Amino acid sequence: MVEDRRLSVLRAIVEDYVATHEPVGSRSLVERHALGVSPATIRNDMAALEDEGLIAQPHTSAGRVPTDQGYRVFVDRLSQVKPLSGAERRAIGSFLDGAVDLDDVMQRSVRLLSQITRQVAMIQYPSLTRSTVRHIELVGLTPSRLLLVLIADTGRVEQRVVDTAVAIPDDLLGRLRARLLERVTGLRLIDVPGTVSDLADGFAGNDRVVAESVVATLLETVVERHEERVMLAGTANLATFGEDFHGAVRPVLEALEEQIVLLRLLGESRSSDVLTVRIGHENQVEGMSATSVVTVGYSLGDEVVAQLGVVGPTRMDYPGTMGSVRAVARYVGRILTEQ
Amino acid sequence: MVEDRRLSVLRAIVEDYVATHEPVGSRSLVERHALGVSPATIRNDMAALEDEGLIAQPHTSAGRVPTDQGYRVFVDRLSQVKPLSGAERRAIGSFLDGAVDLDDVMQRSVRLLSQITRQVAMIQYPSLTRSTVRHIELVGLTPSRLLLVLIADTGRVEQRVVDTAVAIPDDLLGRLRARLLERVTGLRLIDVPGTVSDLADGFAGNDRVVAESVVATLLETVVERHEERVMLAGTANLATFGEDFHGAVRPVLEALEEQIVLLRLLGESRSSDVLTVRIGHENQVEGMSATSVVTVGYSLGDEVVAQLGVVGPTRMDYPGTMGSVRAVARYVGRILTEQ
DNA sequence: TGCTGGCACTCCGCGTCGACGAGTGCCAAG
DNA sequence: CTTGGCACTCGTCGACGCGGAGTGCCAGCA
Repeated sequence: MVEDRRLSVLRAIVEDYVATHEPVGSRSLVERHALGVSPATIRNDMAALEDEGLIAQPHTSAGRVPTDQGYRVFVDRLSQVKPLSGAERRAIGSFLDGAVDLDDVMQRSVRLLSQITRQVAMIQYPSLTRSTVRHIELVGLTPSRLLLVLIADTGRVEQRVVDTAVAIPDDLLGRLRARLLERVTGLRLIDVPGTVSDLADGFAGNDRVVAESVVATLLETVVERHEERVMLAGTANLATFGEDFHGAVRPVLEALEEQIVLLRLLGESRSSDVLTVRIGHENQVEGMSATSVVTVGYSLGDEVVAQLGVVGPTRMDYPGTMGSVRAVARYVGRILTEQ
Repeated sequence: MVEDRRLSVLRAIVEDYVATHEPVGSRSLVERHALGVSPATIRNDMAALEDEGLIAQPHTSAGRVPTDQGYRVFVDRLSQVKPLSGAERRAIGSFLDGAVDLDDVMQRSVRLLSQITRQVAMIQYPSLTRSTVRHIELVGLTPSRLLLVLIADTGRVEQRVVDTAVAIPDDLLGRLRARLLERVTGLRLIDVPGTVSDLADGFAGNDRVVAESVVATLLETVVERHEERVMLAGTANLATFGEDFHGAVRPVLEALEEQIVLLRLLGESRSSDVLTVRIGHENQVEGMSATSVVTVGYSLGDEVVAQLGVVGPTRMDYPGTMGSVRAVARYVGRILTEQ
């Protein structure tokens, strides 16, 4: 009973603080929320919440501010994901329709997400390892160099230059392509290494040298490049909530320029389509201790192929952000699946 | 003679202001530079420079600050492009070597440029229209959809999904590809439209429908996508010199998220490899009146294929920046040409 | 004609001071 | 367990004053 009210107080503090960006005091709390008790009572509750580490005072005789832990409790127990309005839904649909290729889908989605959340949005390209090979193409460039193009069923296209040490016979490319296609078409990329590693065995002499180079590059493409690509949008929004983290926009911008960091932000909960919220220090990235990250997987068919999400200040509208992220993920999944 | 000294004073003001970020007064000027005259004389010169609109005072009884026009004169008449140090040269070389494909070259270059200039760097992908067709590939996706892949000699790869209204006969793709290749291989992209527009005439019935779709998409790819892609790096540096434009980082970040704006910043002086400096209001982009842009074309062989450059505060080290931009452009050209 | 030193003036930046207000913690009473 | 009252703490804000940097102007000098 008393316990319940305390949590209501915490919820009220989070909501007010998110709305006003100012430490919230006991008086204004009872004014804005129908708590049915006096400020003095609230003060007692606040003292208890502070003992539990859920809220804190910036300085004596200031109002209270939620801590990372406070937000955690809020997200886990006190809030519900806020569904989008009809208008927002329609906006998503019309914005995402008409994308011409995968790049376009990714770009539109991430822009859209940054616009509706007014935060920094990020989207990971569909994982290569989880998709299947649709086609492989070999194109001669110079006598001893060729281009390997790999097309996945997600629409993703990867290309790599192969530098063979020897001259490439005219008819070899066709034969090699045919052999490759025969073996890997329709195969999941994750299974490609085991299948093609001995492919060069079928060739001899110079042919074999070339085949080995091609196979090696193919393996590199599949393995190394892995889940590499992430697209960002809305970094301008950082400037807006820049005041929140005492003007320390720089480390955040720096972190966001590192693909590896982005992948860490997105990636930990890979392969699950559960909405994940990482608050403040919970994401172990230097310089981002004042930011929260909301991510969710999106699916092609019924398999999760990658993640998307947003980065914002810990002081963000969690229910709304979670709703937007989830909604966009569903739309992206639908569009990819249809395509 | 007197005129000469005035310009020296302007140069000194620009140099000091760039170094200190503070309005510079007559006294400190004579202390830091061997001008051979007294502060009072400098004051007269400063008054004259102010009348000419080359410098200004933030408020009465403050030092002077260069105006956009002042920087203009400095760049045009008072400064020399500063060559890089040996160490910097070597850094460029080792940083850019080992790039595996065009994306990689672009990314490494733009990162490098942002690091050595400590500003925001941008690089435009080699223009499609200026390059030639190396290969075209058609890959069936579903019965009525196919993927068109276009590979240019710059290493650039463009792909587009083609949705034909009708089922695609099995053997058609091969025939179509052969016909396309026969006509356009080695052709400059700018000449492709005139050459393939009647290609569908050679087909009949459903084949013709498919061929028309493919040709239409090819033309779109060549024409519409034009010079579309620009890559950015170093936006984190915006935060550092954010204080310069009174904390108005946001409009700059916003502008930089728009490809169209980037192309305008890079593009005006297209096709020339002359180093271009646009100062403050000279670049007609909203929100970027406190920034300067330094750009130069880079070449594949002996033809300029695209531009690269940096965006920074008007108060930047022009000679150094110009040197870095030019040096990176040369290296990029060399690498692309070798490849 | 141009350079120089001197001088009065302006104005920003900074530190101090005091009033004000918001908010707290504690206590005694209901 | 709740409540009103009360003393206390601090941060914010405007006023004030001072010092310093810089200017413009003027008269004298080469």
